[in-house]
Formats: sequence, structure tokens, C-alpha cells
Amino acid sequence: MRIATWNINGVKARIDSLTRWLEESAPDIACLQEIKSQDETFPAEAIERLGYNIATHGQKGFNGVALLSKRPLEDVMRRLPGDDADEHSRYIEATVSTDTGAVRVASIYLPNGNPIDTEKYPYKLAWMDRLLIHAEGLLATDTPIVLAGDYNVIPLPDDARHPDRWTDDALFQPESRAKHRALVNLGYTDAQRAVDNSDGIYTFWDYQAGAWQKNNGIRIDHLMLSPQAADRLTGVTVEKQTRGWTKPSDHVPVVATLDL
DNA sequence: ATGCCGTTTCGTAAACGA
Repeated sequence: MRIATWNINGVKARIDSLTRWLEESAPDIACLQEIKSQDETFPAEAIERLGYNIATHGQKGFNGVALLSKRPLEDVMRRLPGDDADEHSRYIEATVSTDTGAVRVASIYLPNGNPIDTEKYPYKLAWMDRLLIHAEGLLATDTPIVLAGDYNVIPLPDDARHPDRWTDDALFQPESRAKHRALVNLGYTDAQRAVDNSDGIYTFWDYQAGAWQKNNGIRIDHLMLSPQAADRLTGVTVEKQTRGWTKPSDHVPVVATLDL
């Protein structure tokens, strides 16, 4: 089973790229972020035509996450628990049954947190605290868990081409990195690092200042695997080619293959 | 560097992103 995460930066602006990618890569499950669409206006037909079931948690204009799956999506949960006042659509979770069992998958759009001297940064850190509590609770089951998404965290200096340029950025603050590391310490495995610990692996290149042409990238899109899921991991692919397509997202898909 | 670029909205400039 191949499980993908992709921040597509607007599903309506990206529908042609999304359908092309679904046809060419054909993941079993795709976790999308920044759909920037309400549920009612999500372009479902073009995706269903390719054989995918869809569950969305959208809102107008910003944020928004979705799950696409060739197999049915069961027990869909929208919103991250822990703050009923949080109106941002950043979390959706569902179970997909396989021939040998099941996997519980989440699509996560973790807050950016910039600038760090505004309320956006403590919102990010509080959101990560909520994620840690929920992620710990998920480990109580025997079902393999995949928490996939745009974490907006650069875990280590090797995850940036120019780490020195990110020292004042919310994505690279010690607190942001520590809370991501806390997820690892709970028992979750960064799928990419489990299969390849080399530097120069990036998933985001800014639209500005020729970042793609200069390969000035960062690795912020992660698939975090529970122990039961990590045991099944056989490979990870970063589908960089999509960044060179016409009208690209600034993020590229990351696909993990699990023997499920 | 208050910059660069791209998407979205009760739009045509401003908010947001990373």
C-alpha cells in the first residue's frame, strides 16, 4: 500500500496537476493539505472518476485538508481534539481496511506560526501540544497509524539547504523542533529518515527568488509512523518532478510504501 | 529587504503563506 501526503496549495487551482499526479503515481491513499476550498465546492467528480473515495474538512479561502482513498474511508474524524474554539480546518483522520487488516491515516496541516512575535506562534505550539496528546492516545490501539502532512517544521539543519536563513523562522525554532521530536520520542518514526538519512532531501521550494532553480529547499512534509506502521515500511519517494510542472504547488508529494 | 511569487476573496488590494 502506498500512502502519500501533498500540500497542493489550492485544489481548484491545482485540479489538473492533481488528476495527472493521481493517474501517474496512483497512490492508494492521498493526504492533501491547503485545499483552500469549502466542502461543497471541492472538485470531487474529477477525482472520483479516477476511482477515489473522498473525505474533506474544508473552509473558505484558507487551510483545509482532505483524504483520498481507493478503498472506503471509515470512521472519519474531523478536527483535532483539545480546543473547541479553534476554527481552522487542519486535521482529518480515517480508517482504511486492507486485505490483511487496517490502517488509520491522518492528513495534517500544522500551523505555520510566522511571524514568531505574533499570536500565530503560540497558536502553532499549542496546536502541536494537542497533536502530541492525540497521537499518544492513538498508540493505544494495535492498528498501524500514519500521521501524514505539512508539519511546517524543519526537524534538523540537514533538512534545509541554508539552515542559517531559517533561524528566525517559526519552522526552525527550538520549540517547534522539540515538539516534533517529542512525537518521535512517543514512538513515531519519520518515514523518510528511516529509509534515507542523507542531506539534500527537500519537499518545499518557495515560489520566490528562484528557490526551485537554486534548489533552495526545506523538508517539512512528513509521514510519521506508529511502531506497527514503521515495521511495515519498505520505501519512501519524494516526487520532485511535480515541482517542475506548469503552475506547480510549492510543495511536492511524499509517498511511503507499507507492506499492508 | 516593508522586496521577490502564488492563491484566494461579498475581490480589483489585501491577507496569508513559508
